[in-house]
Amino acid sequence: MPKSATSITPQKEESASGLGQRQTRQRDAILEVLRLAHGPLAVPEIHARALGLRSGLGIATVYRTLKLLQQNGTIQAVTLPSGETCYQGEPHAHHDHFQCRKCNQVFDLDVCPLRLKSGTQLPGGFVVQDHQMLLYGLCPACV
Amino acid sequence: MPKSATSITPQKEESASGLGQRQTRQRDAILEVLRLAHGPLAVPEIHARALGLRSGLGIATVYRTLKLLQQNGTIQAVTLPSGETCYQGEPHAHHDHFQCRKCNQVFDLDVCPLRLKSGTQLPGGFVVQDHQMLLYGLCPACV
DNA sequence: CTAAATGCAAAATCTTTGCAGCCTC
DNA sequence: GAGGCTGCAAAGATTTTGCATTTAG
Repeated sequence: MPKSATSITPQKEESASGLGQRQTRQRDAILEVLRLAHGPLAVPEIHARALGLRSGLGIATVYRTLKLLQQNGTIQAVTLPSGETCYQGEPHAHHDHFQCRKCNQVFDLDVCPLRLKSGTQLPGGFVVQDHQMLLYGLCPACV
Repeated sequence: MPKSATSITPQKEESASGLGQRQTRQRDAILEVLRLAHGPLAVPEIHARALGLRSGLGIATVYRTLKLLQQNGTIQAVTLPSGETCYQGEPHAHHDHFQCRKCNQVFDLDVCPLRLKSGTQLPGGFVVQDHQMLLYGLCPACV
């Protein structure tokens, strides 16, 4: 799925939004969609929502912008076990996720159920730097 | 990415290998590859290795077999954050994974660093059933 | 023998890229 | 204005499917 490492052209140091280059309506729209979401969104979902803010927006632009924003560190990518890649704005440091088995929505968890600091060594000699976790169950609305 | 729910045709109760239908050389090859691996393998890797045991094996057969085996419960699928789907044999109950940042190999962890039993409620009202975790760091060989 | 499984190649997805014109800065 | 950004459509990559043939049981 990954194909090549794209080289971004960093210019100097960046705007408030964290965007690397120019501020355009389509980028604003995509960023706005992510800001309004309360959890990670898949690409088609982002495109659909952003179309409401900026009609005519092409899917290629969505992909290009998401990749750019991700490399900027402005947004985060999360891959679900289904293989679907989702994106979310405002990376508040470390982030675990929770997917509801009933409504399938993905939520951010404020608390990390795992207490493991960087450098910890596991039995077997594995040295842990960080982790990504996806919990499954029922969200408050579906319980 | 998921397209449709395929209907499997369970016959009665199955053979030792856990395979649903017929035992063929290509299925044996794929199963053997997974048995010999010491961690999850991606599809192209599985195909490449299985070709050594059964030349001429088509990629379509690999996909079909992996899907079948997964639905059978004979093997497990793991999705890496890159979006790549990997498969592994012998699902020993619960399984967390560790990916080395240096050699990129994925390992199974015998111990689950997270102690969380099913039914636990997180702050926020999320009821946890289970989880999937991927740890990052350095494997014993790369430390 | 009979039906499941395979291989090949075409089809379907999803994502990336080339390019001419548009729009920020 | 100049160069980055966009939309469109074509190109890539990955996974699935149709079908004639092979093969397990």
